[in-house]
Amino acid sequence: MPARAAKAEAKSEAKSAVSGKRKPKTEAQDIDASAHVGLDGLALHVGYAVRRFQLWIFQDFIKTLATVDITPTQYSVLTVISANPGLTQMAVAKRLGIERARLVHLLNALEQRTLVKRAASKVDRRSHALHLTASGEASLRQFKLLAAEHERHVIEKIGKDNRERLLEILAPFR
Amino acid sequence: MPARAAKAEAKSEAKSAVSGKRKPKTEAQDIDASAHVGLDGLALHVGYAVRRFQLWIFQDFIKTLATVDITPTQYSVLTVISANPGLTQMAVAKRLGIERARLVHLLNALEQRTLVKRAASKVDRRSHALHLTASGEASLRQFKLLAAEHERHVIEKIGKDNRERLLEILAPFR
DNA sequence: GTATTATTGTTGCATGCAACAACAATTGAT
DNA sequence: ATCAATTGTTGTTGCATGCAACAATAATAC
Repeated sequence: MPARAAKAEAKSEAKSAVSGKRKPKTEAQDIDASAHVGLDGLALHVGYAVRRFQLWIFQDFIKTLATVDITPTQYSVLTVISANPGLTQMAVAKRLGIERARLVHLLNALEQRTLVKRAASKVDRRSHALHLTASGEASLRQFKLLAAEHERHVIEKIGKDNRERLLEILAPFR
Repeated sequence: MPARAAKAEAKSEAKSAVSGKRKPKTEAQDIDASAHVGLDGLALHVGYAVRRFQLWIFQDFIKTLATVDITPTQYSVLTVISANPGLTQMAVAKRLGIERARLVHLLNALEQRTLVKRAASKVDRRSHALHLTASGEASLRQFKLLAAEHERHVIEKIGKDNRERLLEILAPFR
């Protein structure tokens, strides 16, 4: 609970880059949140823009699918299993770039909700063949409707053609 | 290299979305990692592509700036402070979309490395006016060189004009 | 066939980040 | 003077990642 020391002292008079007017009432010399804060070189970094965009898009996805309690990662796992029944855990992990260990927990949760079933593989007794249950398939159909709604939010935000350009540009990373 | 048992059999022929041929040699029925695994609807979701891209770009950034031990988040904080000396913690947090609490740890680390200094604000004794130290400014100049190198990696990966289109499309999120 | 090596799924741990709530100090308004 | 709002701090929790180990099983070498 130390707040700060009060050794206030005439510092070197912050020569802030942002210009002129701050808050009208207080002639503050520190830059507060309502002031215009420049990004400098940051604005030229793809990584920064992508991070902000990804944050926004994940939040919207989670919000849009909140009623069914499905995260983007869970959705990707369900989709891939449904499209490729009998998939191995390793195969899912590699395809989606998820760690084996992490996938274990994800599948545990999905299996408890009886969306996914781990079946004994006929060809390799080490591995599990993954399938969606009947209710899993049914649920996924509903999830996809909501995911499509989320995708419409994306269109509203960046525009139809920008979205398509984005998909093209990022295709190598899928 | 997995390669697995060879008890070929025309089983129920998993009617996977991916068509016909699996591995040439083994007619396995589970789908292993070397098989072609379809993404189904996932390929049409911007969020998925963005997540994969963001993963790649952050890894490259971290690797490229490994010698100076600076993460993307730290870099963004340093850049913004340098461009707007005297910024408040709240202002930085809001501008970069970082939580106040999270920023505390970030600044602690940066202050211990004597890159950043928390000075007492003259106008509001609750807040800190943030500045880079002299060595902080010098270090940042070096970081920017490395960050530019990282950005060249991005260009190599997606192409010069794609990168520029990306920056345009994602501009609203900066 | 037996011994060795590799892979799969699992568990545990250590780290780091993000979201939340609680709190003290301070400020501005009434 | 009082009171609500703001700022920075702390602590907690949950989640994701990475790493290292392990048992069971499979592939390969001998």
